[in-house]
Order: sequence, then structure tokens, then C-alpha cells
Amino acid sequence: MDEVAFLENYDPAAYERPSVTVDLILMSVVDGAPAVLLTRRDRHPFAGAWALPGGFVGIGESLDEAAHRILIEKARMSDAYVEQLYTFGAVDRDPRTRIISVAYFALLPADRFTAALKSAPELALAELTVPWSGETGGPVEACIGNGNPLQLAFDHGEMLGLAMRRLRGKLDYSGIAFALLPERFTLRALQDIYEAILDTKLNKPAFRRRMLDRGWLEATGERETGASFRPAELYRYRKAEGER
Amino acid sequence: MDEVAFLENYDPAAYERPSVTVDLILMSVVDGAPAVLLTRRDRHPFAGAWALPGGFVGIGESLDEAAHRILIEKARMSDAYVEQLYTFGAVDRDPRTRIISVAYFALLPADRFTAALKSAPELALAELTVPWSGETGGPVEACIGNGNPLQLAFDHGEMLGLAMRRLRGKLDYSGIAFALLPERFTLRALQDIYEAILDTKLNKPAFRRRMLDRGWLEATGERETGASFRPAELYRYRKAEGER
DNA sequence: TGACATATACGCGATTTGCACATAAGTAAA
DNA sequence: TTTACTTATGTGCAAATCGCGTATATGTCA
Repeated sequence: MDEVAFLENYDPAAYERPSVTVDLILMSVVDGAPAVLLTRRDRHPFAGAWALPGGFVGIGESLDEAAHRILIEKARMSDAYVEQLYTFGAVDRDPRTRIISVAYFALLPADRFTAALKSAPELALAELTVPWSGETGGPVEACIGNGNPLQLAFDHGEMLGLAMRRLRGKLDYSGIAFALLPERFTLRALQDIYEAILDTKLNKPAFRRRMLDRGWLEATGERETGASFRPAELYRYRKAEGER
Repeated sequence: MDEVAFLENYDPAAYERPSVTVDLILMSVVDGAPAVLLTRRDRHPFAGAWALPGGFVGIGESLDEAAHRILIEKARMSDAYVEQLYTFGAVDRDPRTRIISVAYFALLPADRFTAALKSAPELALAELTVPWSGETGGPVEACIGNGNPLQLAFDHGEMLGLAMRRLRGKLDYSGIAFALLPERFTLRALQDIYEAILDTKLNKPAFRRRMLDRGWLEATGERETGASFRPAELYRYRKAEGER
């Protein structure tokens, strides 16, 4: 039976369908290290383990809409840069029933988390440690404070690893770093983001040159305040043509 | 209600669930141009239009397994390089019912299509024209022979555009081009693949140097046959560490 | 006013890239 | 057998880029 005929004769009630969820990898850079928002599970399965905020996709709701709804309802965040990451569809990824999960990742500046963390006690911001270099890929570890690695529910560890890989890969060609900064920022702050994500030290003059030559930055004429030394100039992100 | 509680109390029968399909973007490079395998629809909706081979994901089957099954059953191909592309979840993307589709893309050398095209009359190989440059992104046109652009069913035109963008993006850092070549190939053939996908002319000595310096190629010592001029050396792809 | 810390700019060698051109090695015709 | 022809393969060099040390500028604070 070919595809066309099958689809035409398809009776929606006749076949068992998987459930579809969206999981959100809400990342930031906090104190020079990548971090992710997790919620602590208090029930079976994976009770006590940490999971990504997520939820079911409504029948009248697109995947992108579901991701934004979960961003607001479950992660308690307002708008953010959101992008689809990957869809996880192993048969046994949830021990209860067949669930396919579309992972999205979202980026926000660190200071945008404080309100959510106060209002929702089950939420925590975990620091990520990446045990591989470059874009090799593989699992990553999530820790709170200086504690031991957290136990992650389902295949959420795999999701985090993939998100870090994607983040590293898109960093130098896609303005993605600016989603992690406030509207005005210094070149040093931008470099800190790069160094935290790539987990390397970068050469300052070369970094400056590259960023300024790229044409993404717009000098505001203003300078940072509060520094006890020469204040740096504040820049603004000038979106590329196709962007957002 | 938070995510954990919701999932725990979730009754699979209580909520209407979307169907999940896999669509396959089976690409190649034919006569110096990117090409894709399409099937002609003979029923409503989009009767007469062209669609990607696809099918429903079984309840006991992972997404990757479904993609491989569709590769064999619907596209009539044996093994190929297969990679997940993106998941399309607009509410009205199928006029009949809510269907979420996970798009996979697969790559094969041109000569592997001949058997399938002969045995299945509904299949055709359409040449792609990319009206944007670089990795800008956007829709692409599919034509058969020198005819007019084909009408594509559902959001399959969008899928094709995304596949071309991904292909261009991954070309220089990921051995993906070798999936489009036979096991032994000349440097000229490799360059032809690059030029077809990027839609640009490349400088020959520079291309040679880059490829050889990368360490992906292994000289076989053999030479191509049948040329009426100096035959080029045949190379083999030496997979990078993490690959496949 | 001067010490201090960081921002910002400059200079230079090493590496990569684009490109023209020279040389090599096959086939096919004279 | 020789020579013309066509493409493969290699080389040399200018231009652009990158890494990195160092010099200068400009704020704060004692």
C-alpha cells in the first residue's frame, strides 16, 4: 500500500497514536558558565530527579505556540529567543507511555531569571559542565552550587548535550549570543559570553576586531557605569537582514 | 497545575492527540544540480501535486526507525545516510486533520535511484532551483526536465527549502558530501558536488588543498578509467572519529 | 594630582586563501 | 612513433585573516 492511498483511507481512530510534548531547554550564562532552568520532579517516574520544563501539545496549537506557552506557564518567563532543537522519539524514552518530545531551546540574559526562581520553588538554575571540547557532542553535567551532578529525568541529559552542541555551533555565525545579553552591553561582556559557551579563553584584540568588522554592532555613544576604572563603551545589536 | 502533576494525572484517552508522520527528503546531485525524490499524488487533497515520500509513525517504532522504513517501503531505497531535519507542526498544515510531521533528509549518489524510478511509476526525481544565495533560506523550486515548477503538496516546499539550507550549512564542516558520491571518487567529482550544492564556481587548487589538508581523504593509488585525457586519482572517504 | 585598572589601538609575524601559471600524464589522431 | 590536446597535479606569490604582544587612552579613587 502506498503512502497516498494509506493516508486517504486513514481512520484517525483506528491506529494508536503517540502523545506529543514540547520540552524547553531554557539557557543562560551565569557567572561565566552556561546554565539551564530545571524543575524538580516529586512523583514517579524519576521522582527526585530534575527535568526540563515541558508539556503536552494541544490539538489546536502549533509546536511553536506550545513552546511559547510552556515558556510562560511552566518556566514563568516572558518573551525570549526560542528555536526548535530536535525531536526525540525513542520508543521507551518515557516508561509510562509512548511520548514523542519536540525539544526547543530558549535563551535569556541571566538577570531575567530572578523573578521566576523566587516565585516558583520547584525551579532551579543549574550550571552546566561540558566534558567534551569543540563540537564533539555527548552528555553534559548539570550541578547546583558546588554540589554533585544532578540526576536528570528521561532523556533530558541527551537534550542538554545537544543544546550545548548547537549553541557552540551557531555561536560565530548567528547573532545568537546577543539573546544572552541585555539590550546594551560592552564588548567585554560579549566576550565573556563567548568564552563561557566555548569554554576557552579568547584573544581580546582579535575578538574585538572580528566583532566590529562583522557589522552586527552599533556603538551607542554611552558608557557603562559603576566601574572603578575606565568604563567601556556600550554597544547595541544590529540585527542582520533575515533575523527575527 | 504544573508540568509534573499534569503528566502524572494525564489520561491518554482524555485528550485528543495529533497524528505523527515522517516525511523523507531524499536528495542527490544529478547532472550538476541538486535533485529530490517526489511522488505524485492522485487523490484529494493536493491531487496532482507532488509530495515527499512519507508515512505514519507506528506506536512501537522510533522516529529513526520510521524514517528508515519509509526509505525502504516508500522510496524503494536500500540504506542511505539519514538525518533528522526539523519538525513541522502548524495546526493547518494538513487540511484533513492535525498531523505533525518530522522531516528527515537522506542523501544518496545519483546512480542509486535508477532501479527505484523504474519499478515505481509514481516516483520522479525533480531538479531543485535555489533562488537565494548562501544560507539565506526560503522556498526552492522543483522541476522535472525543463518544465515548469511543480506544485508541491502540504508544506513540502518549505521542507525542501530548509533541507537545502541545512545541506549548504553542513557542507564544509561535516563529510556530508561524501554520502553523495560512490565509494571511490575523484577530487573533480567532489568539487562538482560542492559547486552544485553551493551554486558557485570554486577555485580548483584551493579546493584541492583544503580537502587534502583536512585529512578526510585517503588516496587509493587507483585511477579513474574511461577518460580520454589524463585520468585522475581515486580517493576514498576516511570517516572522522565520531562519525556514523 | 598621581596611582591603578581596564579599554582601545597599533604593529608584526604566522597562517590561510585566491589565483595565475607551470608541469605531468594520459588518449587519440597524424 | 610522434605530436596535439585535455585535464590532473603542483608551485609560487600577493592579499586577507588571525594570534598575540605591547603601547596609549581614559575613567575612578586615594
